Amino acid sequence: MTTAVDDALWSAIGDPIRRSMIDLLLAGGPGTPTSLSERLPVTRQAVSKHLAVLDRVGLIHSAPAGRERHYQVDEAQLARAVAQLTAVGATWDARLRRIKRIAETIERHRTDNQGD
Amino acid sequence: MTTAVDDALWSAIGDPIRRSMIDLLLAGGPGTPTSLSERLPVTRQAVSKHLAVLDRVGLIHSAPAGRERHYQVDEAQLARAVAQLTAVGATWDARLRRIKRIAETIERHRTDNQGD
DNA sequence: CCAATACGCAACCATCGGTTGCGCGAGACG
DNA sequence: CGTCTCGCGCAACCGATGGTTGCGTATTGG
Repeated sequence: MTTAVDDALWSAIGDPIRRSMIDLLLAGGPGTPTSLSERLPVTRQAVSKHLAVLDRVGLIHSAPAGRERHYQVDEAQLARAVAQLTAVGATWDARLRRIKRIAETIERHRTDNQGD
Repeated sequence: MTTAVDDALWSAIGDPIRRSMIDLLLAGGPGTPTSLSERLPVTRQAVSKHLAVLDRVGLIHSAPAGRERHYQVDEAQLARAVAQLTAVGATWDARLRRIKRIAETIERHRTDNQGD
């Protein structure tokens, strides 16, 4: 049900720092390692590593701009990731719903045969 | 926007093995470390560690049954996790939508003033 | 009662996320 | 034009995590 690609996307967005980075890039447009690190509780180098991870799975891409390097979100890929999230969520949700329905059915049977 | 609790839940379900374990527990009801490890590509001990992680964040709970130990999903907590997933997904989705709308607006302006 | 089984604990190894330190290339400015 | 500064990448190092194997122990079943 889950492919290797899915796993890479998941582990990429599984990290809270990386989620924050995506938030920042979505809210403020393209950013540099330094500009992002100023708004995050980690050093520029750590941010750089995270950017590399996100780049590797295609969630962002970068372009050199003088002595800076600008990163921005790949909207199509992020949309795909969001789809994966909601898909897994929907699966679990459906299973939970089914379990709850079965539990209620059993409860109904139990109260029918009342007492032991 | 994201709390520490959220982070724990996220990192718990960020691991592909742990997601599979939740899938298995949802599909097949309560399970033991051994029974789960038979359907997963890791050893019983690895499964045991993952179960401990899931237990720590409250996504599952366990009960001893003779020489076995039965684990099962905490439905309420999993429902909460699903809510977090969809919430983040919805946030990103909304941002993407806004970006797309802005992009289209700019495009419209550009074609109005035709040719720079 | 003894053998098999299911488990937890400990030791060990690779990978990952984090830091600091360094060197280099590109802009800024006297 | 020279130099000084800034932004970045690379490397070394450290703690935590996910994986393995090996061992001790308790429960169960013949």
